[in-house]
Amino acid sequence: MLDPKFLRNDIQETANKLATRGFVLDVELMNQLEEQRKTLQVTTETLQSERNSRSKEIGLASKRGEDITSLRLEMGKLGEELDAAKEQFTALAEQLKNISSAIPNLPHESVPLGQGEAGNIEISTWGSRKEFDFEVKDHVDLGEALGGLDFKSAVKISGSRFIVMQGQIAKLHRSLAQYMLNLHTNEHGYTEMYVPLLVNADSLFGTTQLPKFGDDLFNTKPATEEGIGMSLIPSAEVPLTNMSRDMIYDESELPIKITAHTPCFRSEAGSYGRDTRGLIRQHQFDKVELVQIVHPEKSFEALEEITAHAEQVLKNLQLPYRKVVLCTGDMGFSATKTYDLEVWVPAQNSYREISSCSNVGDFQARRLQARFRPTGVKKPELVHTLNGSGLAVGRTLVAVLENYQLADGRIEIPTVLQPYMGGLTHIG
RNA sequence: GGUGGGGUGGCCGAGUGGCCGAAGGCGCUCCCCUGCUAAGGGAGUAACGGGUUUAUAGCCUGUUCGAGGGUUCGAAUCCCUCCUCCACCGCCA
Repeated sequence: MLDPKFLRNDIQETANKLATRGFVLDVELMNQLEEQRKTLQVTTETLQSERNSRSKEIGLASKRGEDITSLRLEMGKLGEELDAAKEQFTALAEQLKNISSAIPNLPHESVPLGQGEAGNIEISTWGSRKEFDFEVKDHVDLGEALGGLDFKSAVKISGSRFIVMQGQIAKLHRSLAQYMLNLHTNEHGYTEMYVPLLVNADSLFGTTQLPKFGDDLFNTKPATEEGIGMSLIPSAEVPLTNMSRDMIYDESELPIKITAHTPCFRSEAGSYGRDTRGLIRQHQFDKVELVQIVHPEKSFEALEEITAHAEQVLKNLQLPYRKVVLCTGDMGFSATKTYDLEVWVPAQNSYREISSCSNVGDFQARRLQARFRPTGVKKPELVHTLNGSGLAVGRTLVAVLENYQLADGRIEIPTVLQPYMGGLTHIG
């Protein structure tokens, strides 16, 4: 949610900024609704004020033992007027809320202008791609040959875009998650969290999956009579960031740095035919998520930090990657600025996204009412929130399998993971 | 799942129809006192929104006592539904 003041006072400038990310704001409609809102709100509030003061008078009169029947009759009329005004106002307010809930965040000034993926800018690359003196296999062939990736069983059990892992590869997958979690908690100062995987609609609204992106979620059947069910989390960002909902922190408590390893569930609506082979795009995948709740002046610093934390995983695993800053047209709904980390995938001869780190600014905090009290100041202020993948575990497995493959189809185990694999140096 | 008791400001906790946005306490801010510290005295201190305004100052005003409905001229207070916490019972990994 943008600051409503932007939409009232600087609407043209706001519209211009939104246009850079391909969002068209109907300035004329907004102005018109806003004007209606103002007059309606003033009239209803005036009526309410009148009702309040006259009710008070009635109270006093009856206390004095006076007859109040005529006063009551007058109030009946006023009540009707008030109800009508209220009805109009709430309808309009809801319309305005629906519109503003669908408006994305404003990009930071340092974000490059651009329309799609092509507008993203490479910031840096790290590591050297291995020269293979044999024909590389992709992770599907490697994993199936080793008996560790079982797509057929997954289809039988659930459907496409699921995976069954077995044996050493299942263990490698687990080791990756363990390693990431240990790194972030031991070296990077995050507190490990265990969180619910099913969340309510309020949480989804808070982190902006709702109202716009409900189609991307898996929803449970209605849990209550009203039909409001819970949804499987698309990312641990949802439970982690919602920890701060309705909170007023002391300034000294910031920054809050938390992490969790969870499965993530995405319906992948609208991506039919893309990445249908392999583990790149699944309905269920594991991810270690990093979340920071910070002082508003520190959030861009924190973005650099959180990205560096994700990068450290790739460095320690010796996986070549590049860092990209997303352009205005390619950023997610709630981000002010996003870095993607893309790992080298030999069989595709390209870099693929393995982490996305965003500074969300106060956009989620406004919906969450997540605030802090600056020391010595009375008024609470909105915090800034950040999230980043550190990393997507399934895609990291893909990268390890492909980058560490040997000519005979065996897989070398990255040094840092060997202790997690009981000292094993190779799979196969 | 059953029975009973709760959900009130940053926190704790009073409050059963108007004088309650809400006693009291803690915390916090300012001032006084005091060799230092500790203790003590005084004043202030809810959030969010709207209007006016150069203003996140002031002034006017609305909403909010778990959520949503209802009764009433008027609801923290009465009624209904739901959520949630606690205790006991049942069940269960």
